[in-house]
Amino acid sequence: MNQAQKSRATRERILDAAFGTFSKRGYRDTAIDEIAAAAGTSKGGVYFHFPTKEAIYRELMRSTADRLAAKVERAVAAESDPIARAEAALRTVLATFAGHRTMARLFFIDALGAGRAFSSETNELHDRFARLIAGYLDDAVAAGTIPPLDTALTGVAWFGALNEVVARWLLVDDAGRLEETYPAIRALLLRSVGVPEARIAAGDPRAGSAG
Amino acid sequence: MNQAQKSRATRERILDAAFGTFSKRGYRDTAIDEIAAAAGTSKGGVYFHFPTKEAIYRELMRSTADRLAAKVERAVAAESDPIARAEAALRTVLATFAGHRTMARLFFIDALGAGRAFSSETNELHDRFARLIAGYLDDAVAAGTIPPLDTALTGVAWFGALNEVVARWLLVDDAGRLEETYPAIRALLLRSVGVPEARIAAGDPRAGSAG
DNA sequence: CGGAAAACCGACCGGTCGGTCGGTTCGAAG
DNA sequence: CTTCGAACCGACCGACCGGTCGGTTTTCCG
Repeated sequence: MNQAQKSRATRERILDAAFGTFSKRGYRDTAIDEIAAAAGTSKGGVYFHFPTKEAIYRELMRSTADRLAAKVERAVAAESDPIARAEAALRTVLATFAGHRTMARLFFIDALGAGRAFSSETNELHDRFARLIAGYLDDAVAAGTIPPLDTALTGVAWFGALNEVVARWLLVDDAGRLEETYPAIRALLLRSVGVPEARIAAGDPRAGSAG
Repeated sequence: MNQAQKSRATRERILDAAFGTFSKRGYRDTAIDEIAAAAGTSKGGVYFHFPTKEAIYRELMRSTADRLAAKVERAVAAESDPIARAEAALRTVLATFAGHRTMARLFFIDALGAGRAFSSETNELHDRFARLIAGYLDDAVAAGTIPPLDTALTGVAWFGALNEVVARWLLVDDAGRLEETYPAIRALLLRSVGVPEARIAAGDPRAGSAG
């Protein structure tokens, strides 16, 4: 392995280690020394690759958000009907968090825990996803699938509802599978924007088989 | 003013100061010295009245939550119809936060900012209000006002939606009045649990006068 | 007034932690 | 092999902050 490769590998190890430690202990309670130890390097090594602790956190949040947004957009692009799109997005988000519990922890629980310096960071992140949702809702309104409503506010509310459901799941020890909540959340969210009951029942996996 | 009164007054001043500083700068970023200065006393004075920094925070959170819960319960008790009760609760919460912006900040934004030690604290707080909502939803289901659904999950989702809407309002500088969002949130939440459109339109203050 | 106790003060301690820096290792180029 | 610089190391610095404690002021009461 040449120098450049080794350097990049170390950088990745640091990022991975930071991800794990931030997720487990939070931003403030994570010392650079811990990250360094977990990455099999030293504090000096960490500071060779990153200028500040904050930079590590930012890069982690950004890349994570990018990956998730891309995943959602890919899932959404595969559908054409507005409601189907919403369902695809919802399913993707839940499945992703379900499969990456620590990532979810970092994303939801710790975002605010990082202190004042990051509140704007977090704010933008929430805003980004709320706007993403609002955009899809606008499409649905334009297509006449749902009646006109305050899509910006609804985007915020939807995001908040999801946020809380995931956060709760993260904080409870004996939590079941996150995906199990899908039918209920799906119905709740769709109903909230005026999707007809018939349509909701039609897409419910439990329709006609359970009560 | 006698000794006991003065002592109690100082204690209150400390609590008020802590409230303000925690709201503005967060738990971790607030030093006891700052609280002392804002309260017109000294670090020693603070530690005469409280054993630890954490104790100040706990007392603040608890008393705030108690006051809000009592206010909501009072408002709810004045109504008998389940939907009217939900509306009263929603109105009370929004009005309270609207009138006490810094309090809302402490309640929503900083709860998680306090770090790992308080996550259980915050968890219980969220849980408490989610359960409160779920209880009212159970009543509504029992009364046949809304169809049966997962009230626990819905309570969590409602709380999350409100949480996010309030948080967003807090973080935006040029935010309008929080109460202005009431009609939209109300419609969103009521629809989400299957309240008939007619009933929603009937209670909407804008019904028949605006679009 | 005098003494005791409550209330208050602020210098100080101990520990933590982000960030620095002089030095060492090691791989690549000549 | 020599040289150079990227990569890495870890002792150390300086700032911060929660909590302590010996001492001082204020209030109460006899």
